[in-house]
Amino acid sequence: MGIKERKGRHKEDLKARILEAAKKLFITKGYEATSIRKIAAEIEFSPTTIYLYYKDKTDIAYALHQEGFGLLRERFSTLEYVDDPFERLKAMGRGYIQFAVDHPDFYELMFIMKEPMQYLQAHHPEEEWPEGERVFDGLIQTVEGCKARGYFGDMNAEEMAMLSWSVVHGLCSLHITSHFKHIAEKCSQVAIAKQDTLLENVFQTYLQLLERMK
Amino acid sequence: MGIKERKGRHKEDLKARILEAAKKLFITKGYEATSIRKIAAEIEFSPTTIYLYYKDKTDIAYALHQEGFGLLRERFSTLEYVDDPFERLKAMGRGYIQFAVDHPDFYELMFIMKEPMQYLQAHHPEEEWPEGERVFDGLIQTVEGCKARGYFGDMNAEEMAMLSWSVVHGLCSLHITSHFKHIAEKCSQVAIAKQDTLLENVFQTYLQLLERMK
DNA sequence: CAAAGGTACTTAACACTGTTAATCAATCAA
DNA sequence: TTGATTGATTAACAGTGTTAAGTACCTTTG
Repeated sequence: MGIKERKGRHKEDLKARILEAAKKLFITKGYEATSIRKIAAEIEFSPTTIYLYYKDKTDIAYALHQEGFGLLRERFSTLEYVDDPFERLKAMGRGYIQFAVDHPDFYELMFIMKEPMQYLQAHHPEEEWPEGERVFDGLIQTVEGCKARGYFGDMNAEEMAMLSWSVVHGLCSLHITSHFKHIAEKCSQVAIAKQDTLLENVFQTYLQLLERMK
Repeated sequence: MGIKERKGRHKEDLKARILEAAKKLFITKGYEATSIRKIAAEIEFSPTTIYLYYKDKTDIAYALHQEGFGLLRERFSTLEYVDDPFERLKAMGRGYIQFAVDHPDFYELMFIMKEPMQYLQAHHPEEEWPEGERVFDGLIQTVEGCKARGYFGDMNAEEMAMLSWSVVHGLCSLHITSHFKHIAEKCSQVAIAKQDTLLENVFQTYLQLLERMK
């Protein structure tokens, strides 16, 4: 049955090419400008062909969302070799923030937009967002490592992990939606540094709180 | 010149009616389903009439965004009578979270979506987001009140305010986009409480960090 | 070999969207 | 009574996601 395999591979091929075209448009022009028709034009197929490989647009959004998590895990992968859990926690936070700054479009798709999660809920209700869980599990383990070394007292590790995620996500989210920009300009006196280092500064403020929990 | 006044009032009247119709659709059906044509149908006018009163759709989005800030300030207004600044800070956080839970659509328009800020940047570059500044100024003052009473040591008040905002916004944002829901189900063992109190619990974890800074 | 069936893809169409140009009717000032 | 201004409308453009129907082509079967 070699033919079936070839066909299957060909099918996968086109599916991959669709995603590649979608990613290209998405990165260069943003999500808004990434329409089904433009993706189809990019690979020189009819728009309706897309629907033979992806259920709807949210399906493509979720696929791109997964691509983004691939990039994020890549950044985090090397951090597994950092022995000191608190150092690792700090590095994870900085890596997360840097990822959001480097790939704002991906970040939006992964953590701000509703589409991908809507797809997940609508078409795979049994699966529990494997991409997110995988990264978050790493965070929990790191927090538990910190606790084992005497940090954070008797605090709940999962809640501590959620708090840390909320801090960096809040920072990245307000940065990307340009909410920070509009209030930073006003109140930036001598104390607050430039826009560039604002995220890092506020994150350090958080780290100072954590360090006093040792 | 009584006629001109009447005309002006009439103009304001229709502008207000458009916004009211937009708000009604927005609250009941969400932002996606709130189209120019549906707003027009609601007030029984032609779709193009909208453009005589609002520049484009982001203009309407910003007007709704302002409405939302009116609601938020309403919640915060009574807190000005709380003398103890740390108690006020805690109450502001809880009020902010409760606002996001009660009015998720408004919250999205105010702090998650890009449209309103885009409108601000495009059509009023000189103004620096007065709604946001007004609320944020209140937060800074509260943090400075805390510092005056010996909290937060020598930490920068503005950065501390930004951190606090990031924490609650991160929580609310991840809650509304249903990111939290998908990871909470998995990891919720005995320790982590129900979905309902998750935001409050993580916020309390943050407060515990703050309290140790006294 | 020819008929039948399935696969991969396309064309045409539906029901929308935001937005603009041109137009019409009514009211105002000269 | 003209003429200009104002307020609202119709028609249209250029796009969107999505579905139903149709067309080639290739494989399998009689």
